Amino acid sequence: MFRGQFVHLISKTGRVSIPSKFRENLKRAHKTSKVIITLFENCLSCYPLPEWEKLEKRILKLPRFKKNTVDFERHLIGNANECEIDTEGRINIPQILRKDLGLNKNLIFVGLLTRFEIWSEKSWNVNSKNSFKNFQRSRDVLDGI
Amino acid sequence: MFRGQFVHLISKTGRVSIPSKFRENLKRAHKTSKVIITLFENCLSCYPLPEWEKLEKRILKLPRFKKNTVDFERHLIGNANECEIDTEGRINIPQILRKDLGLNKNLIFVGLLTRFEIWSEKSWNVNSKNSFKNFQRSRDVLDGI
DNA sequence: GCAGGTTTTGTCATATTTTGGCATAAATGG
DNA sequence: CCATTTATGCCAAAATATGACAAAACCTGC
Repeated sequence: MFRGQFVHLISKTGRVSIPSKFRENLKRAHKTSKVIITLFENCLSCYPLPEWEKLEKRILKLPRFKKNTVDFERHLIGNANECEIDTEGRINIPQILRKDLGLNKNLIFVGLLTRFEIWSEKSWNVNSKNSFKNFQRSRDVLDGI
Repeated sequence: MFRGQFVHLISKTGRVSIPSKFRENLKRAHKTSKVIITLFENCLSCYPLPEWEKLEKRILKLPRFKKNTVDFERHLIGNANECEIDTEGRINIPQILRKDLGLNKNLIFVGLLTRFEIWSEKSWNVNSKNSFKNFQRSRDVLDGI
């Protein structure tokens, strides 16, 4: 499982190293060194390739001509990039995605069990305040299950 | 069960030893030397790995694209770190958590049955006054069970 | 209060992880 | 087809985490 929060520096050329704990999990639990990164809300959402493929299968079951489906696909699939992790444990984040999110210095990696997210430090700080409020509200959701 | 209160010193590198009574309980009752520590209110909440994994299974059942779920995960999972207890009985507390909570000298370990908490001495002193007041007010919660 | 063991802390050496730099390869655009 | 940009591979420095050992502090039973 992906867990925890890590701050890594992105280079001028767009390379950034994946936290070693995430790499280990990719290898151990997912048997892959490939991740799909795509745009989601204000951050990059990253899936181990096999997990992503499961998601694609589920998406293919959606009604294919519905406006919502198409819009969803344009966003999620249309921004999806396959990245191979290099020998130093780094990936290259495509320029378009970097520009869209303003990724240029400190990036925050956030583990979310089956996937992880990459944020610019700035928008993470803004967003985490809000998500903390939602966390407070949904704490007791779990008591029900 | 984890019980009681212990003061331990954290090193410059972020290592601190787990109270031996807690270690013993981890081994005896949970058969593990791994704990998950995560951010919770103003302290670190620590779970024996098997207990934590039960919680994760419940979280995985939530609708995973829903805003509330994502926010909840960002906070709870996003701050969760797996720590292995070393041969001297110590763990390393990740820098990011140390910084968030200002952990740098005396840490207070507080046993809470199935989990335990780690506080900076300072915020413990502030907080325990408040929670004592709350305790006074809610003593009769127990009368119902 | 003292001797014995256990627990906690400090220090140093080693391994791992992250970052930076540079040279080469590939892609892009005119 | 060439020039310019962008991506990749490789090596090494810096930062960080881990392991091993030993000193200090502490319980505990006598």
